[in-house]
Formats: sequence, structure tokens, C-alpha cells
Amino acid sequence: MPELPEVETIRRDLVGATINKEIEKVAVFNDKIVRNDNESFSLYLKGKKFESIERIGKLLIFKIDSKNFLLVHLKMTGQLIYQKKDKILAGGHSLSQKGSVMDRVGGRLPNKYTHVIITFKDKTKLYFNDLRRFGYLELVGGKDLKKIKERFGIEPLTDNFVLHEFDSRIRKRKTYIKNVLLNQRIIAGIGNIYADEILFASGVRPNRRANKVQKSEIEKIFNQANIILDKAIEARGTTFSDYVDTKGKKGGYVNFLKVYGRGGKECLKCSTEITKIKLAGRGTHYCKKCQK
DNA sequence: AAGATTGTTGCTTA
DNA sequence: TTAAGCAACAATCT
Repeated sequence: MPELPEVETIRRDLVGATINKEIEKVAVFNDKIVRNDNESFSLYLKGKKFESIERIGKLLIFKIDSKNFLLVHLKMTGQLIYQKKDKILAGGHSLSQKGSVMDRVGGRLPNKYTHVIITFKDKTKLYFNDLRRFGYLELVGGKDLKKIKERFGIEPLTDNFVLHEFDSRIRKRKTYIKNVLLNQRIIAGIGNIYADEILFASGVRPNRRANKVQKSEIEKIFNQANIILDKAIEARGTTFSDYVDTKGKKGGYVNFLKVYGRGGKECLKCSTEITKIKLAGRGTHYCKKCQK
């Protein structure tokens, strides 16, 4: 589940690897993944370069020129992997038809989940893989991009992410505090894993109503969001199931998780059993003693 | 073998 | 007009 830290890790890696490299060829194997007409998509990108790569929330924005942008969203199981050439097993052929964990995390490429391959002129390749096929690629113009950007709330780790704004956005809402953190129109980039981790570190239960959370608690949530997202980027993200970076490597923050995925286990602070509930259809983990 | 897994959109309802 | 809540989407694992 790529959230802000995972997508940011990918963005930084791809800036180093692909900026200003001429695209030689684009192959699309699944016509639902690319939201534009597949043929014109490939044709358009041929000969183009990425001028820069930005991110808003969990969305990657590859700038082609001042009016054209390639959007890539990984949703739950999308991957962007960059490597020199197809890895081919000795004596075998390169396209694995059988899905396996090895295919999903760190195996040979392309595999049955590879839906798009961008080949650069220097023969390096960028693979878009997605087991669940929720992710997408889309070419958009400047006006579309502007509209899309407007749909996002305040962005952590930027100058717009200030306590006052954070507080006023949360305070208005009657829904659960966790829902507010997950709502991309209010705050961009936080997903299920980091929402649970931030609330644990802040001592606030996910099912508290946002408008009933004290100002001092909102300040804690704000501070912990900054700390945790920063630390997670430093650790190159969290691999819980399918996430890997552009080299196919897992994220190290999984070793720092305090509550996510630990339902029924002992709280690392107080040894109380971690409670797992369902909130807004999401698995939600918290410590009933440490979080009020 | 049903249920869980989750990011986002779009619909319905209040 | 806006917010809240939920179904739908997709494939795989337990």
C-alpha cells in the first residue's frame, strides 16, 4: 500500500534515474491500466523526456513539458521498477505466467503483473506492475492537472502543512479522526498504515469524533505526522505486502510499526493486547490503554 | 470457501 | 451546498 513515504521514495529514485532520458519505446499490455487511448499514449511518449517528477499525495506527476504531464497512481499494489534490462532466467523465457510472491516482490521482470514498459534510449526500462490492477497511468494537459491538484488537501512536509490549517480542517469534521486523516481532500498522502501509526504515537483512538479531539491532541497528531512520515521516508517506506522501491527492494519502516498489523499482539509500550476493529471498512489497530 | 486485504470515485442520503 | 457513509473495483491469500 504505497502511501506518501513510499511514493516519495519512488519519486526521488526516479528523479535520479530517468530525468532527461529519451524514451525509445512504450509497450502497453493491458488496455485498462492506461486511461488514454493506448496507441496514441505510446506514440505520444516516444521521443519525449521527463523534465521533472513531482508528487502530490500518493500521485506521481511526470512533467513532459509545460503543457503535458504523465500521471501515475499505484493505488494498492502498483510498482514502478527501474532496471537495466529484462532479467531472464537461465534457459527459461523471461515472461513468468505463474503468479508468485517472487513475482510480486523482487523477482524476474517482466512478469504477469507487468502492464506497461517504458524503454529509454540507453536501454534501461521502467516497469509498471500491478497485481490488483487498480493503479493507472494517464496523460493529462495543464488544465486537467490543475483541477486534479485542487482536489488534494494540505500536503505534509511542505510549507502549507502548518498546525493552524491542520487544526481548523480537523475541527470542522464530525466523522472519526482516522477518517479525516485518510481523506485526501483534507490531508494528502496518509493511508491506512500511517493513519494507525500516527494515532498510536499521539495517544488518540481512531474512533474518536474529529470535532471532539482536544486542541492539544490535534497538535500531537500534527507533530507525529511530521515525525513519522519523515522517518518512514528515511527508511524508504513500509513493505507490508507488495510495495517495493524502484530497485525492487523492500521498505525498512516495517520494522518500526507499532500497531499496524499487530492486532492481538502485545502493545510495545504497555503490553496490553492491541485491539483490532473495522472503521469505515478499514482494518484499524490501536491500544485501548495507550490511546484515549 | 467465504472473508479480508485498501485507495479512490461516485452515488445516495441526510 | 456540503458532509458522511458505502458500494464498487480488482486478485490473491487464509
